[in-house]
Amino acid sequence: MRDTRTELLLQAEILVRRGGYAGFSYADLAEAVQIRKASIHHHFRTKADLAHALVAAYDARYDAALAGILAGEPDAISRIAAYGRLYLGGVEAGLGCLCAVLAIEGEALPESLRADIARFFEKHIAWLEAVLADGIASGCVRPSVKPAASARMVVATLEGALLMERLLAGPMGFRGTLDALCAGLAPAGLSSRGDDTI
Amino acid sequence: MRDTRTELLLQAEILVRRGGYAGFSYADLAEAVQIRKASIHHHFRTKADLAHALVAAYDARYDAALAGILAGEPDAISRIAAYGRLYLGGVEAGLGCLCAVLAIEGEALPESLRADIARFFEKHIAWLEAVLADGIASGCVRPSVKPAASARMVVATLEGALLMERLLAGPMGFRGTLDALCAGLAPAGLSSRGDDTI
DNA sequence: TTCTTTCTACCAAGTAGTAGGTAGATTTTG
DNA sequence: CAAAATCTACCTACTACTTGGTAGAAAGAA
Repeated sequence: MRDTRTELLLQAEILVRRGGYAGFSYADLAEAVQIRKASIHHHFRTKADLAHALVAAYDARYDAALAGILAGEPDAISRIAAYGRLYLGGVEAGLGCLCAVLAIEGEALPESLRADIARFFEKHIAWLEAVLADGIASGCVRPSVKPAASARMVVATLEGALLMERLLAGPMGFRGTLDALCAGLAPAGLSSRGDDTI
Repeated sequence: MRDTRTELLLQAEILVRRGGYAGFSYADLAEAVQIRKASIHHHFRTKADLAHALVAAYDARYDAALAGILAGEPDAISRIAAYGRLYLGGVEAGLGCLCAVLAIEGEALPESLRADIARFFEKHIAWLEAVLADGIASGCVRPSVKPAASARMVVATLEGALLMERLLAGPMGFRGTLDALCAGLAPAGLSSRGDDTI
């Protein structure tokens, strides 16, 4: 037994993250899933509906991951490092962040989708802000860090690094940026990972 | 007298930065420039040719701006702040970075274009690396900063912030991230801009 | 004249989406 | 229970329109 709807979401996500929303067609997706193009419309009436479902599923997966990090990582810096490692899978697979890809096509997208994407980012920012504030209180984050501004910066840095290192240095380049980011948040003289490669 | 080729480049850049490469068509561009669609092919034989010309012009503009910053700004931190302000125009106009937009559509793009974009990013990274190394030598950048890794991080952060704040908080959000970025590079206890708004 | 630029009028291929039908499972009803 | 109605999942075949690109004529400029 094969869950076609799930398979459609899986393949569509790959296609979008690889080439953008405008860059893939129902024909491409039909070929990837091996059903006729018209059958996709049975599961997702319009392309915009599909995109909504894509973002919802992606968002839910991140929700679970964020909760897992809070449970599994004790301090703020290791939580942020773990958060950064969520993006690493994308770099390794050569796939951009779904929401970044969609955000870039902005004006060409249905308005309601843009709202979904904005909510995605805002949720991450709020989560990081809490993690940072907590880290400052417990002393493992430099006290001069402003949680609200730095939370935005963390998401921006990771999204940018994923975007860029997918083309350039790949996982190695991404890891370097993640380390530099964490080092900039930790108290002076306390480097979390000892990579002395330049 | 009207330079059609220049006008085409101008409008095409706006269209791409607004909605992506796949997201705009020769028909859209024809309407923006008020000539027939077929006439565009006289100036740019194919869409890929147009994209190449777009990146070349964009790259040249940045070259000039980078040289101007070196000439006009004395220290590393103010140079990086000025570099960051180059992106601000995009946030204000609601336009993404041309190369970021193209980078995201990766697989759907002509291979040669991807090489152009990679070179664009690498040039910026090299420039920032030199600025940072110089800043460390002269003491205005924290000595624990690793120029190579931090240069990548600076580009990533600004590209990410442009991508994200175009949807979210706009110029204000971007400026916050730029300040946090600079604060993280400057020696401890030395905040360049005194915005105490959390 | 000759070269450049723009035009009208196409084209083949691709786009999302629709119409209408079929096979089979599930539910409802007598 | 069995017959009838409904639903799910998919199909073929199509529509209306857009895509990048071409051919060749007409208009401008040197």
